[in-house]
Amino acid sequence: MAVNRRQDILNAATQSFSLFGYKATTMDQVAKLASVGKGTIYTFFANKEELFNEIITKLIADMQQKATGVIVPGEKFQDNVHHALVEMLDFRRDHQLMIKLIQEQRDIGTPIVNNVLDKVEESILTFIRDKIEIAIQRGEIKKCDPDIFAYIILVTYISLIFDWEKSREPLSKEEIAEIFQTYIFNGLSLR
Amino acid sequence: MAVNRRQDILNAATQSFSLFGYKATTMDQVAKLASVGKGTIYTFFANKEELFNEIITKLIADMQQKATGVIVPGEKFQDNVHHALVEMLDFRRDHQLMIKLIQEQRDIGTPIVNNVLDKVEESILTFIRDKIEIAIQRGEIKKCDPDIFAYIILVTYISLIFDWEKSREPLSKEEIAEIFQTYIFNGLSLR
DNA sequence: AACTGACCAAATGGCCACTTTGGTCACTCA
DNA sequence: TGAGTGACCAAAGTGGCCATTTGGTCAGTT
Repeated sequence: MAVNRRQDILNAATQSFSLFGYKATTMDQVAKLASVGKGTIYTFFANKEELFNEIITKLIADMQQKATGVIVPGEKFQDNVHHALVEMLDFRRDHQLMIKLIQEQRDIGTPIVNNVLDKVEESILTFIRDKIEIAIQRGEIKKCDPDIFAYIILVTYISLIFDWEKSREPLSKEEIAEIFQTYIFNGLSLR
Repeated sequence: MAVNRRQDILNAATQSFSLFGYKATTMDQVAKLASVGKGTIYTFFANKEELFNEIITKLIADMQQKATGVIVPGEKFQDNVHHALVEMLDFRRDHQLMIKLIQEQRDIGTPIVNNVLDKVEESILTFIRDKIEIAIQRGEIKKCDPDIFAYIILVTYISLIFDWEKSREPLSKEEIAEIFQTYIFNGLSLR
């Protein structure tokens, strides 16, 4: 033991954040879980927020990787974006830490958690924007403002996946893909 | 005086709700403003919530009327929907009572206020859905699910008008109309 | 030199007396 | 005599106080 204390701390913190959220995780708790004196944490991380940020950076990287993993180079832009978005939103919905943070944002509104979730959204937007830019360059879709288009795509996906079902029958992934094809992509495809 | 006590009460309550919100308006307050004994309110309205509901029903009717007012029978479906939506969202943004209620939902989350704002959203959705159904019947746009399409339109408008500018340059009404034309309606128009 | 945990100021949470509020109803008086 | 009233009530909400907890430090140990 005692070789990778830094990683031990990260693991312990991830576990605790996932289980209790940001606010309800105490540095004592993390220290105990990592079998480390509390002071040791502060030799690796300036404060609780930085420890948290490092974990989130890793989480975003994981998410991006998963999304990249379902991109098939030859396939249609629409299908690739759909798969990547479903992958990222599934991640957001199923990942234990993510779930806790979204709960915490809703119930308490911890500012640091808000920031972090904004960062996650921003990273999804960037991902889609890149795909849009590539698709435009390749002539797969009409020229358009990638920022706005990425924003519209994300907002629509989120509302269809998370908000629609608050008062209606949930939609399957296939239905969502079809809806998207019909309502949005049609207008941008070259024919 | 003393001929239209019911209306006096409604006026007083509207004034107070607009000024202080639902929670911070007391029945004593309303009674005093209406120059009426508190008990009298309860001969016309079962309770505070019903008094509130009656006011909101009126407000929704006003909003619908404004929206209907900008509909020009001969004009294109897209333009009519755009004008009606901008009208309703402007109403939502500028109407004193509406402003207070949205604030209250955000800051306190009074359940009754949440319900009422859901009702407002529902009424906007119904309005758009009707226009879509008519447009389909007339062959102005492709066949599609009016519920889903209305939902997508509303969500996109709201996010472009209210959320987009939280971290970016706000968009003008003309820009929004154009964005909508480009990204969404294009796919549904017959050609 | 790496690590620890007792220690500290500041923030938080629990408790409880006190106030406010929606709603009632015995009474007034036109 | 019935429409109108406002003192009254239970219940919910508020505020202030004090004990506890928490992020962060640092003198001391290994």
